[in-house]
Amino acid sequence: MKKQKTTLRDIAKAANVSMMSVSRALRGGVGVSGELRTRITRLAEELGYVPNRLSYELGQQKNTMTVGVVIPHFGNSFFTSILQQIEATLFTHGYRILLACSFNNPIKEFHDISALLERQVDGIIWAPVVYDEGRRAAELIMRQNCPLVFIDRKIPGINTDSVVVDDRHGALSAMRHLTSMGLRKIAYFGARLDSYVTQERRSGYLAGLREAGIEVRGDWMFRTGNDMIAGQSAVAQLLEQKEKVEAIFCFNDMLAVGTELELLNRGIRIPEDIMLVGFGGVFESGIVRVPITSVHQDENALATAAAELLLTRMNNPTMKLPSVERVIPTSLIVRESTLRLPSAVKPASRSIATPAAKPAAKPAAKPAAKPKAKAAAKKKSR
Amino acid sequence: MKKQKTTLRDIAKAANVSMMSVSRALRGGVGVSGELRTRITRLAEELGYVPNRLSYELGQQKNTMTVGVVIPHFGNSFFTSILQQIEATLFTHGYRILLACSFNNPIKEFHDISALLERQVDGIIWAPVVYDEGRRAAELIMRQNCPLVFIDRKIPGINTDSVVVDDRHGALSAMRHLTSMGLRKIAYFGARLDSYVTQERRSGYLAGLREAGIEVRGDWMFRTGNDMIAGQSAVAQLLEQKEKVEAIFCFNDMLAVGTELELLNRGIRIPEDIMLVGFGGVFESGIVRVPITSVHQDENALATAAAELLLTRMNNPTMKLPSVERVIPTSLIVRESTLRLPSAVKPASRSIATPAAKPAAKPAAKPAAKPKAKAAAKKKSR
DNA sequence: CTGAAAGCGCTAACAA
DNA sequence: TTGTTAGCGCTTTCAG
Repeated sequence: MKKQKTTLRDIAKAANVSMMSVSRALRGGVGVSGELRTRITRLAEELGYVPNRLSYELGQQKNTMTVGVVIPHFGNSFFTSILQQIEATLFTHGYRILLACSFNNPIKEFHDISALLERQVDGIIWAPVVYDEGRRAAELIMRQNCPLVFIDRKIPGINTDSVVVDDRHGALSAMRHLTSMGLRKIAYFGARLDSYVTQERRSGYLAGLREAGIEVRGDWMFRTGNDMIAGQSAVAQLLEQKEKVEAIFCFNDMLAVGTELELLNRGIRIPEDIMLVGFGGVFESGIVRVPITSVHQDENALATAAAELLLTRMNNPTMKLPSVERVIPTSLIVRESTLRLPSAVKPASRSIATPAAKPAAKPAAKPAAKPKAKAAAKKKSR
Repeated sequence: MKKQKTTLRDIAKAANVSMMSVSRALRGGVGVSGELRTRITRLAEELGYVPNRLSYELGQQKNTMTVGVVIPHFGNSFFTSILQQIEATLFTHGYRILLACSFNNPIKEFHDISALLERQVDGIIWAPVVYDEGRRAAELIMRQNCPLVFIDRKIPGINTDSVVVDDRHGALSAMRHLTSMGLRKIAYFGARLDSYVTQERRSGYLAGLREAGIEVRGDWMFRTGNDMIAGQSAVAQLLEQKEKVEAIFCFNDMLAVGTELELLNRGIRIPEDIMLVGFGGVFESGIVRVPITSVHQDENALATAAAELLLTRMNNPTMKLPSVERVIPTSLIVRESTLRLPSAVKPASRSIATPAAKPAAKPAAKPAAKPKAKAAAKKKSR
């Protein structure tokens, strides 16, 4: 049952020297005669020696050079882009990623975090599922003096670094885009879970209505799921109502994509009959039949910022730096789904590099097709 | 600089007992008086004790309960779905994932694998970038007696378990679908890298031509990239030629999506002017303007099979089981992009649950909208 | 330039 | 029921 890996001892025995000489020879070789060094090196090569970083860490109380990343799911390219960027950034600093996917399950999330701590990660980047359940896990992390950075979402009351998107303002800018065109009947397809992000975006929606002097209608606010399929049922619910809405603001892009498919499927035209806005700026929103206007969030900026904050903490473990919150701005990508058409004629063309984007009417909504296009261009496949 | 985590010793000191008692009390508590156990447990809780799994592994030569996963990129949902499924499957068996993304870079790939081995992973699941460069890394793994399972791609000559897709036959079935409709001018947009997958699919394309008695035309085989943007330039190259093709078979879905966008952008109609087939059955291929016919591969089956093979190996470390290759069958999802239309009228509707799919003309091409639809339904978002 | 001793956190094996 | 000893693989410290 025992593993039979070659250790320093094995090499030492084979070379008839002490373990120390082998150890020295194998890294740098300072304080070892050249002859011995080459001999040891070759021997290690032959025996397929791989140093055991765990024992190194244990002996020297050094870093494991491993950081834990906890994300809620892999459903669209948002978190996977983040994950990829975190991996890339931390790799250049020699760190590896211990991955955990909570699947929006706070129980698993807690287990995940315990497991990361048991494995002595040097730091954790975490997008928590929901407010309250995560607090226990967060406190556990903090007690270990393990650097923690929240990404995209955070848990209030936990005093640590975080990188979030300007969700509220992003949602508001989307609403302004709609109301500035004179729309007043705007439905909201929201997410069921009660998270940081959920609250912020809903609050942006409400603020948008308030600004435009529009009364809030509870029957136009739907607590849906947040995936493609959820759009389907949400549309069904919406259409049961007598009064027709002019636009739908979706909590996120995949929901918006599902909503679009269902609307089109029912013969409802976009944007002629109803306008559609998503949130995320995920590339999927740009490739559908009617490209969807969306609040773009820069995943790479998010991920890079989080990684850098974590690196700073890990490099200064004793220093008690005040915790910072980095807010990544959003930008509205205006596409066909909210295009005010002169007649019923649809624009014929669009390209990958420049998705049919048009400046929004209000200054609050900065048009930004560029980042989106770039993101799309990078999408690879097997 | 030292980490100040609470250890068994700390608790022992605080409780005025030996470390062993603490150790015993904390797990199970067999052989410890109830009184002491509760006292210790409470103390551990107070001090925020988290066991150090690394030292446990070191002392007992037990498993780290960590497996390494190496994938080439996160560009579309293919590998991310696989990753998610692997995480989920292994989690139920208590394993964690140490993630590495090679970014199609064999150099990084080698570093990644070394790092995994140094961290004493119990096993590795790996989708290698290319044939030759990976061999060194593969041999390193094998020498450590570290269980290795190839997924989606493999390195010839390395004797270990693997799970692959029936790439060649999948490509062939797509070709049969096209040729059975009488098409003879079929271009191939292929990937530049020289990998297992590349070769298999190209070989399926060629076999399809051969079967139908069509002569291979080198000028219709393009060595493109494999992402959305690559479709753009490939289309440009294709259109430079005088003779028009009737269909394009794309190496993968993201390439096909990019190709579609570019074709539509140039006013070329799909499927009227040109038909389009992708490979992967990734959900992105189903949400575009003209849903794309694609060879579906079941990512979950792939991932689950790989995880299970690895688990078997890890549970029987000494047993010299013969290495197995599991081939996951593909199925053709026929969608609008290859729909033979009676006139120039397009079908108006499609839904999420049942993407406009039609049985292919030949038996070789099993229509399979179901798996696709299910996959799409699960797609989530923040 | 080389080696011996001690210890990182934890637990199996043996005392007491 | 409790405690002691030894050792996992490696490195730092101090001797030779």
